[in-house]
Amino acid sequence: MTDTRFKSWQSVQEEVLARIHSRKWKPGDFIPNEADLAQEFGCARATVNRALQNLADEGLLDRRRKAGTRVATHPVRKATMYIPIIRQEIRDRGLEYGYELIRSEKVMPPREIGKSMGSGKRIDVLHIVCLHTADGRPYVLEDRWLNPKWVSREDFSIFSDTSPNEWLVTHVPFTEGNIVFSAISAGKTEAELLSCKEGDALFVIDRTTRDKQETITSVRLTFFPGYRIETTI
Amino acid sequence: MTDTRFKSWQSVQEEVLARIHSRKWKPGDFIPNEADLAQEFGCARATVNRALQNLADEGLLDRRRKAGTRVATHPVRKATMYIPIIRQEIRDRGLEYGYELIRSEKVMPPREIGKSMGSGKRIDVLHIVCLHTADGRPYVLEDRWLNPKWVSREDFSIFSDTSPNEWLVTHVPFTEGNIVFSAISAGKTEAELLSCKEGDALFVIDRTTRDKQETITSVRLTFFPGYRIETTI
DNA sequence: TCAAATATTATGTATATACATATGTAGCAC
DNA sequence: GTGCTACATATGTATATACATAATATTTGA
Repeated sequence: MTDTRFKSWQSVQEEVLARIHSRKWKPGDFIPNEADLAQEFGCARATVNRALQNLADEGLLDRRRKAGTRVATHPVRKATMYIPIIRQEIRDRGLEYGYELIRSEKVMPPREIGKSMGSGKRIDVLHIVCLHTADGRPYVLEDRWLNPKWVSREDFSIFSDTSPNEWLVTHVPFTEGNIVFSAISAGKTEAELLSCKEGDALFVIDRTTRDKQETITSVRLTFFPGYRIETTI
Repeated sequence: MTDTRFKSWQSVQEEVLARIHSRKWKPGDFIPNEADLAQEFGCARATVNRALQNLADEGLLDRRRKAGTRVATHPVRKATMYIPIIRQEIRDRGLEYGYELIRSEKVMPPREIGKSMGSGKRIDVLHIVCLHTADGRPYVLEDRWLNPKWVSREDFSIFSDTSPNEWLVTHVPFTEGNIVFSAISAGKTEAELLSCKEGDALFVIDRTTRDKQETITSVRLTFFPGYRIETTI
């Protein structure tokens, strides 16, 4: 088999994938080691390494030093979701993007949000509620809390015509954060702002951005009924 | 700065991240090219390349040949979600996993599902409805359609005590697929099976697994009210 | 002036080599 | 058999070198 030549790590990856799909290598099976594969494919071990490491990253292979490489038994564990940049997502659908500021205030936040923003004690926090529309119809409701340490009062005023998200990405450093997907039932407020019925099921993304434990911003995006987020694996 | 030595691609990556966080390199900025960074860090270009490529994979850098590397303006575009392996997820929460087969039949599927399974014409398809429970309480409702080309009648019978998912991952090859997250309002059936109220908002994962255009299996997972799926970025 | 051809350049990748690191296995002592 | 140690081995990574590729920049030619 040494005659079959694989010149790139991509082609090696394809061949490995093909063998998994054809069940020549079944879930749970050990596959040959890198050195052997390199010889079989007629390429350097580094090339095989790149291919296998990439497949392992994607969750299709399990690799351990000394033990070897095996086909993952639960291959569909990871899914990379592309969190929408709202303006762009709406434009991509061929609709006209609109932005509407609904509320902008500096108030005492809910306990859990305040806790991670002040240095222990609760302080007033910038609060923005705005609506993104597609062809004039409500698309997503953005409810955001901003740590005043990161956003000054004068900056705050610009949100009358700029989405806080767009401003943030270019003005605030980022470190870690987390994202939560869930479903909620539309309350009175959501129903009114999103022009839907009370009790409608709404898809929600909660995102928190932190810089060393301290929350920079916390946002809830509540989408119109029927919204779905998709990915291909 | 050549004296500061970075021995591993991870340490290079950390340093690059630090510079992004500290806003030394701001979103949209070009960063020095690999060769220069390699010299500054006192390592090989390949090492820098590995670090930068990894950051680009994660969406923090934008790279283009000849043009160079710049800090991404919209860093939080990707989120890798770990699709739960139900049995495991329940166990991880310290609860006891339970499985209950609710329905198992061979019937004409809904139009869109049937279309991608038969070779053009609509055929009978295996249909399974089952419930996964945590400490006896409904956790997720699994509604699955299986292409009979991949699952024979005798295999079918095993689902009385084995989740189709567990069986599938070790017996069926996989190629591509897609995953959709959405929210639905509990209908009469869901309310009954998940022991919740009609109209409750439920988080839903729809997953389709294909082998070259042809659908192998299509599943809808409907979770108990309040379920959330989280990831850290 | 503008478009086509060409040069330049940053990233992308392949290679051989060397060594690091984790970890399974075997051998040993008790 | 149990537990410790030493060893073997597969993956992980760093390096220098070389060339590929894509895309910008520059020069050339009409």
